[in-house]
Amino acid sequence: MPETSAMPGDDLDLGTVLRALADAHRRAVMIELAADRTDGERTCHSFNLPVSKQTRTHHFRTLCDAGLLCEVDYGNKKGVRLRRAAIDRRFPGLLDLLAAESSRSTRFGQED
Amino acid sequence: MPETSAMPGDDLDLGTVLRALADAHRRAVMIELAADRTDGERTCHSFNLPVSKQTRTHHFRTLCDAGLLCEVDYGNKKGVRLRRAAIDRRFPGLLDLLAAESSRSTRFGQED
DNA sequence: TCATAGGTACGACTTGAATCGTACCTCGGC
DNA sequence: GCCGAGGTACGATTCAAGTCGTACCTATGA
Repeated sequence: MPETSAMPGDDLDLGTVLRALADAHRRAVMIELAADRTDGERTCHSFNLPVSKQTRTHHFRTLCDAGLLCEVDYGNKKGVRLRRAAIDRRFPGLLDLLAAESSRSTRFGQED
Repeated sequence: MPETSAMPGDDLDLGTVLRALADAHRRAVMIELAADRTDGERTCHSFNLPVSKQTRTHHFRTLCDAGLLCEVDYGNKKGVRLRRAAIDRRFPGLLDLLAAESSRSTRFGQED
């Protein structure tokens, strides 16, 4: 259509993103990344998810497919990084919601 | 804990809300309600969902259980209303995201 | 060169959730 | 009083999604 110059985040689909965030493990990853303003690169292993390696791979795959993370393959390691700018542009406030959950769970000691 | 005076929206849980919004039919209802600033009361039937009556009941039940809607039982009809104030207080920006999707889908002719 | 650890694909199993038919309830309109 | 329509509970079926074991790949460190 008339809008031909794609902007970062245009690839993000609300339904896909919400389905990705509906899972507690993936949401925990996004909450942690949203709360960390340094936006550094991290490995899947560094998130300490209480699931098997294969399940962890599945969840990071889902987050990447939803366009929430970008990834770099190092062979025996994968660097993942939050696509903060793209997400903020497409869904303003979404990462703030997630980040707020981080301080909220440290206050109440839980995240569903 | 120390915070004993509950505020509107305190009952809203992010995980439950995101799971409710992960479904396309429920999301369509919420997008329509978020975009309508009059916040009037509506019946389940008025949303014209392309599913059976029983499935429709299921979806509205899920939205209500997630705390996104409040409802009034009229016997042969149910009035539902968006809990805008509670949602805005607990998840600032969430309803704006949904409302933006309404104008976006009229521009691009689709919502996944 | 070998061991280790991060990561992945595939397939199978389990669980969660969406679907709707059947049967019923309730209220408003006629 | 009857009819029609909105709505619901229950149970069964189907489909989506989460889980992980097996077997493998790859890079790094010793």
